[in-house]
Amino acid sequence: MQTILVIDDDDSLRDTIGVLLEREGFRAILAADGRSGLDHAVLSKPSLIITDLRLPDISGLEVCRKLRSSDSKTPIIVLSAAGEEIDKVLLLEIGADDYVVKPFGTRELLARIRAVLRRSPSEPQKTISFADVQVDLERRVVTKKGADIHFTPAEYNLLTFFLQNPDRALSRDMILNSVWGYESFPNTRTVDAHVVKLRQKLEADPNIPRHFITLHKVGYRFLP
Amino acid sequence: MQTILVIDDDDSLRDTIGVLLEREGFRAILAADGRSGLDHAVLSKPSLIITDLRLPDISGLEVCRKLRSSDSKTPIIVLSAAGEEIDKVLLLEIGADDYVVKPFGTRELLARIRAVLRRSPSEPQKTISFADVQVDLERRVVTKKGADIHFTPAEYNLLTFFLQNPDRALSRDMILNSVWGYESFPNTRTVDAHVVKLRQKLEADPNIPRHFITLHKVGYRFLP
DNA sequence: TCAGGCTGTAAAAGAATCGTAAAAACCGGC
DNA sequence: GCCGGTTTTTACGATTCTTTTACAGCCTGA
Repeated sequence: MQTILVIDDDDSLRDTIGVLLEREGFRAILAADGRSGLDHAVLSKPSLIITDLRLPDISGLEVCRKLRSSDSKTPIIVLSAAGEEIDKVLLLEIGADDYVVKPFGTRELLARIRAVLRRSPSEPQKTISFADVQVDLERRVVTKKGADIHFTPAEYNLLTFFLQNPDRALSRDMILNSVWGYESFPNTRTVDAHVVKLRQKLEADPNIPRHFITLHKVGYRFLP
Repeated sequence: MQTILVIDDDDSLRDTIGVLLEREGFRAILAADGRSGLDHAVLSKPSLIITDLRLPDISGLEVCRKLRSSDSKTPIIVLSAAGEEIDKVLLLEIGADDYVVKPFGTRELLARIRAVLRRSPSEPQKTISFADVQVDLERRVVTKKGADIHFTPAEYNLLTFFLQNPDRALSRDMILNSVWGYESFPNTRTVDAHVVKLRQKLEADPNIPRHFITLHKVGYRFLP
């Protein structure tokens, strides 16, 4: 099922679009302002974002720009009020894929949505991300705030294992078996040593880990 | 994959079109002025050239003229600012295939691109290139800075495999299966030996490879 | 609170992989 | 069978990665 994020401060319009989308088989996530919209965009990885141009905090254009700085693919449809000047070049520059002028009919909006989604076929997941970190599985590259960070194979494998098992209590033995395999038998401290590396490379403050959490006497848990 | 060359001195517009094109599955090559645009046109053999009319060094018209004097086929789309006088006859004479007036929307530009490419049926890709290297798939010839370089069959096959899978983590097994086939079983060091050859022949400094990157304990990655 | 085990961490020791040239094996044509 | 060119294997130093170790600090339960 495809997820669509709707950012609009007009409560009734937002809810209406939400209902419409769910009726059409999409999962709708609704946000009333740019900031929470961006948060949802990062967390929920929608297949499409629909945003109003005029938002209470930061403008729709700014939302697009911020999005594009971290993720260049998710298609965006911009909504604009009838009288509003639309700078098409600006829209192009920030990477909007289409725009719809209010008021619009549900059929029109749906048609635009389908057209945009058709153009950017949802590929099998090739990247995983959390916070400001992105892991490109195909290129085997990890970026934080857009900057490449080098990971050794063991670190990389451990990282992807955590990413694929978020929010679960993972014992050291479980981790060793899954990441190192059944054939090798390093002692469990090896896991700790590598978790340290992950924290150093990815945590804002490695002394106060917020993503790679220690479970005393158990193991670790990864929180996105 | 089709390559499109974009020549425009407006950095943000150029980059934006680049991102747009890549999102749509094209390979984008960007140039900020006419001279480097012409260079890229010759080196990279794009399927389409999009050029601004007003460029810092030589005008877009001049770019078209020069292009047409050596190569009569590559379609050209000309961009022009809103106020600019456009001599349509001149454009036609010079051999531009279409023109788009700024500001324009992504849909419009893409539609024009697709229309032009449809009209000039893109032959199956006959050359691939990166940096100062060109590979003529039809003649099975590799040139660097215009000079022929001899490649043995195995080297050539490995090279084209890399070229067709740019920017991906490729394990030695994957490479062996794709390039050598499932029937032969050379040991994986064979791949390394051949990568060395590619580096010696193609890298500016084989000691500091910039295109054929080692992924320790994994394999290699080719960066154009 | 305190002891004893648990974890964080840097640094040393150990292991594996890679780059590379050179040797060996292979192969088709003469 | 010999020859030139090509491919594959081998060997070894250089490099990089992994694991262990050691010690300090932390947590927990008695």
